[in-house]
Amino acid sequence: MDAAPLQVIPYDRPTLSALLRRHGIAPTHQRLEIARVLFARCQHLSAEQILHQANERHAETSKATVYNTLNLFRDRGLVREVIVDPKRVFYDPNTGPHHHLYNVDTGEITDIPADGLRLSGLPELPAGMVTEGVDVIVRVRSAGVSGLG
Amino acid sequence: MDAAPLQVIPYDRPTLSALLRRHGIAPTHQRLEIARVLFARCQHLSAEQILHQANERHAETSKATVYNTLNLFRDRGLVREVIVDPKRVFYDPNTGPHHHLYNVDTGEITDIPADGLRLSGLPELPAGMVTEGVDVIVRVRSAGVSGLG
DNA sequence: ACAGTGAATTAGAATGATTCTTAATGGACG
DNA sequence: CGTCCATTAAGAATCATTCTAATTCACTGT
Ligand SMILES: [Mn+2]
Ligand SMILES: [Mn+2]
Ligand SMILES: [Zn+2]
Ligand SMILES: [Zn+2]
Repeated sequence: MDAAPLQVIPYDRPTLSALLRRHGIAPTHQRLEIARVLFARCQHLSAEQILHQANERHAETSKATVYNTLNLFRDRGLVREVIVDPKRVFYDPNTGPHHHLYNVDTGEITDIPADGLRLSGLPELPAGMVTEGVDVIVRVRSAGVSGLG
Repeated sequence: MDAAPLQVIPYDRPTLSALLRRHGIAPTHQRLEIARVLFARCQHLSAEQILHQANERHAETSKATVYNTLNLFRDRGLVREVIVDPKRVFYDPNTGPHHHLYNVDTGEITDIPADGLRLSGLPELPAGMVTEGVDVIVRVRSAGVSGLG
């Protein structure tokens, strides 16, 4: 049983604490700060971006802790990774089923809700395989920008 | 007009030479060797794997050339990149529309033909955006391997 | 308040894929 | 042969991420 995907909750300290605890994560100051960055606006951020936003007021969280914490959050199912750019991983606080629009020019990632999107005709899995997830990535670019020379 | 997606062609030197030339690429020894590795079996290989396979008989291609050549092939539309693993890029000699099954345990990538797969209900693109492609990635794992602790 | 304890944090080194710099090589052609 | 320009390639650099090892922290029990 997973926590139902909460969308618009007040992300104050007590709420975030409860969220972490529900996922078996001890709510430390740094972890709460990182969780706040991720859940406040429901964005898709890289570790570097999260590090900067977490340290906007006072520098109090190290780069190592950001990576440790993101891996912990991922392992506990609090966030998911979005793999669209070979250069860096993005972290998505929305773990519910949904897909992504990726602007290859700007690097911007936008959610595509899973309802309304129908995909059928997937081949049967080879025996002994279990589906972990299906990712749909729509790659777009700003019109007028030629991809070739 | 792009070359029609040829599937089963005899990948001898003259054929590969013509293929490269059709894409505006001068067919050098190293490039032909790399093309042979990619097109012989229609696999999804990383740069490292391609380097090794290219140098199986005689070591004659450097790592730098493998990366240069793969980027050249990609820019000229000879191959496409497959982004499923944050650790490395895979190169796909099949540039026709198709999707991928990714075994997160073994790292194996399998093609899913595009026909037979129907996806509908994609949201309209914001104005000034052009779709570059739609990737569907089915992530699977070998049954019995728990992703959690 | 204070020591003890295990978990969390962190600075900095290490790793590894990829790119960059720059110099050597090589084929085409006169 | 010698010139010319593309190609190749060794090794340095970059950069995201992980690892190591040591410090700090939050609690607990006194
Ligand atoms: Mn990771
Ligand atoms: Mn690349
Ligand atoms: Zn998302
Ligand atoms: Zn493929």
